[in-house]
Amino acid sequence: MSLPHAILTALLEKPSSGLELTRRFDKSIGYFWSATHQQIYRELGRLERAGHIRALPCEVPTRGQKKEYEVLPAGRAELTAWVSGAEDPRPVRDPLLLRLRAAAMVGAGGPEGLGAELRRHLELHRAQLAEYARIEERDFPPGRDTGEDRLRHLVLRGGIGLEESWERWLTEALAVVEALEDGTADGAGSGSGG
Amino acid sequence: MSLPHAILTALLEKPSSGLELTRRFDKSIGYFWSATHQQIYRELGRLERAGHIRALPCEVPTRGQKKEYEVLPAGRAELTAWVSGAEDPRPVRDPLLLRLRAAAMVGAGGPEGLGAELRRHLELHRAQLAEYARIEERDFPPGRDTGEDRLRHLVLRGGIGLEESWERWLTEALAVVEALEDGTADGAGSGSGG
DNA sequence: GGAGACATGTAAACTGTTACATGATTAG
DNA sequence: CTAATCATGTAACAGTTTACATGTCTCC
Repeated sequence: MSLPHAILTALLEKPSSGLELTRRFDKSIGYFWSATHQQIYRELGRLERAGHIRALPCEVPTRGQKKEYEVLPAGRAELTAWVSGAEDPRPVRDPLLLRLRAAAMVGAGGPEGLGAELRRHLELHRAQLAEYARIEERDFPPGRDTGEDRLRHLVLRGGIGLEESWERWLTEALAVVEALEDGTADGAGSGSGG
Repeated sequence: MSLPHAILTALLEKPSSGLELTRRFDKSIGYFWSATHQQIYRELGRLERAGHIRALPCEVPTRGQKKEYEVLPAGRAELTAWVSGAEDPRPVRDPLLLRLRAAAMVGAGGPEGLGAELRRHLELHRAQLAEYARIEERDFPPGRDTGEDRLRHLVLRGGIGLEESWERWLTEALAVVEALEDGTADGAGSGSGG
């Protein structure tokens, strides 16, 4: 149940309308907890009914009209409680690792598609890493971290660590898969030329 | 849509009943795609209706009776297609990173609970890492990887890489958070003694 | 006043989680 | 024959995703 807390955090950082939140969930806080606009609107409704946030007063009817939300004391209390509590890490659930394991069963060295897919993922993770580097340079220049900045920087460092881990692993994986595709490990000997 | 493919892979590795699959999803393949027994039974039903797997013949009525499944050619074809296709990596969605970001908003240096929670997570990730090391030593002794073994080893290396990344980051995070709790960055000055 | 972007919202399908129900087998 | 365990399954709900519907504002 992290989405409502992600929204409370985002609204504390800056009161926003639903669409503004959606935009911010496409970057920034969304790098660590993604959400679509439908999830966000539904959750805004729940949070408002629960008395955790309120829409800034506005007389006109609501449809198609911009609606700004801010966090109420109850919402801040809820967020504080969540931060102080305990919550186990989620088990890993990664489709790419799973697909590699499937590839081991249905024909290891076979399709060059696998190598291409790994290269594609490597590019994507490198792009994300570049984005993080840009943000780190912009928001956390050396020697200026203070208080809560230090925590936000830490969060970013976490994202960077994960992306670097993928970059290392994909590089290693590409080497292995290319060796398999090239050498045709099981001796089936499809031509290496084409 | 990875769960059916995870099940197909597991059944190719070894035909199993629902409960046996459930056990295997608590380790092994489940380290990369976890699932509960209800998800598994539901998905087994769907896969059977789709003609991707079949229950080994057995005359007695089904309730409470062990039921072994095996993959049919259509199922293997489906799995091969999935392996060959493209699928973007999932965006990161991590509650701990999110909570740290929330902590930056609702009171950074405050509760010592945060440090304790980070230590707890560090322990959990170290335990998982130890488990992976055990498996690597048992299943992939140096110099014996061949063909599909090399791919399965790669999957394990991926899990190890991620856990190591968490271990590094949590160590760094603990240092920062303990400095904040100790120095009480915002000057609120709760006693450092306890 | 029509096109397109902005903004909020509803509906349905799918996935994941928790609780419980039922039948079979085995040990005492 | 009772209790415990193994095994399969149903039901209900919460969370996620995708597609679509509706209303407003701006520019031409």
